[in-house]
Amino acid sequence: MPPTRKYEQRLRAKAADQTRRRILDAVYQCLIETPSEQVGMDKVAKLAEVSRSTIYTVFGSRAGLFDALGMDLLHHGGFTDMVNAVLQPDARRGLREGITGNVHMYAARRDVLRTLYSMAQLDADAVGGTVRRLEDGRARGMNDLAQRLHDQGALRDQLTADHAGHLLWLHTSFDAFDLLFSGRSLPADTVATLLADAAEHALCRPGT
Amino acid sequence: MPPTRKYEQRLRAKAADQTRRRILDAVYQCLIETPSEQVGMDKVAKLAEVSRSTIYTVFGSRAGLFDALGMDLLHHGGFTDMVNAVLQPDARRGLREGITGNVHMYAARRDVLRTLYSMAQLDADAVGGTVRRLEDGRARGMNDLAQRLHDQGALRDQLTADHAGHLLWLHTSFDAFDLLFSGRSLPADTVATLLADAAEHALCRPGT
DNA sequence: CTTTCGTCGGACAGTCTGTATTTCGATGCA
DNA sequence: TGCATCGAAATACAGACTGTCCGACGAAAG
Repeated sequence: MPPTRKYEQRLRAKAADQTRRRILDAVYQCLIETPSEQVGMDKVAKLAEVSRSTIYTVFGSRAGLFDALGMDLLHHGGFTDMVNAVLQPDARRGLREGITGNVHMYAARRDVLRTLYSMAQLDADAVGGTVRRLEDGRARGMNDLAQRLHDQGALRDQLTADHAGHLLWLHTSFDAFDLLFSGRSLPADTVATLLADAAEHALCRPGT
Repeated sequence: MPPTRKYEQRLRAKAADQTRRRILDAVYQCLIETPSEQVGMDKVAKLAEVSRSTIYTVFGSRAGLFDALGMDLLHHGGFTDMVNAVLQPDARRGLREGITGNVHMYAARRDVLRTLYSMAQLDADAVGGTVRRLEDGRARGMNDLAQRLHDQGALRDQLTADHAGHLLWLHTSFDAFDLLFSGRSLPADTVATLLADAAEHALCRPGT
């Protein structure tokens, strides 16, 4: 039956938000401190000083928890900054600055993103929705940038805007970053210049 | 106690190899038919028409099973062909042919490799050292190729052999392939030319 | 004071990996 | 033919994990 009395939340809602945040922070902590082990609800509950059942009432399921983590990253993780960096008038400068900004954002959250992306590929439902949202935004941004590079005459001859979009998609991906950052133990700065140079040579006409 | 009687295997060993193969084939089948779901020992056993306990006596553990799968890929999957394609005298031709051969090999085994690589990143022990062996071989091959490109004067000015090795590592990776193949729904041929062109422009001096 | 509801704690079912044990039956040897 | 061997089946079991349910407590809200 519906509640028989009106009820506005003030203090209780704030407290609830805090426990929600404590749980998410516990997940971050798990992923950063022991990235090799898989994150269990029991460990998260203990770290957050929260009952295990509370996680289920707040997030519904393990998938919901990681989905919320993705949303948290999306809103407070600097993903939008990357899109903005790309939007500046000079498309070719946007290319370089977009890639470098992107790389440093990836580097700051490497362990969390690694787990999230790998989970998304192994189990589409688990974190599927969030990662796809993240990547859809990047896809649109890179297609836009490719079109603007084309319009400004910065692209190599015989390279369509479509193909340029594909290559930008590759060069701004987390996997490309991590292949160099973790796979070759390179510092973030080196990865940034390596990727930016590679993208510029692959995309842009040699002049300038 | 040790066996009290000498015992040479003929038919029995052959039969044992066949069940071993049936189990591995069942894993392939799982990964190819339902790549989204995770592979459980029970499903593999049913597909292979084998008792679940048999899988454990043959492979020891789930990790051992996937490790064996990786070894199977390594020996019968065309990984060595890629290395050979790179070894031809003309390093620059080796670059193109290595990348295209690589891409088609990845495309033929996409679902299996996707699962294997993602598992390796989530849980280092899960697939044992197989993925690392695979990748170590590729790393050595790409470093060699980078050195030979350098020695033959094919590299752009101001690009060291080390940096060239990093970029080859990226352009011949499964992730780079899959970002374009699955992430952008491109046919393997397109992926191959896209990656080969990108690598050539990123690495080689513009002439020729 | 009463109602509401976030949180707790625990019990419980279901799934999965991994282990141990027993049994069956075909193969190999004398 | 008779006996030893060993691959495989079948099954029960322990342990870890996710997910559900329910009853209870206590602080905030009316």
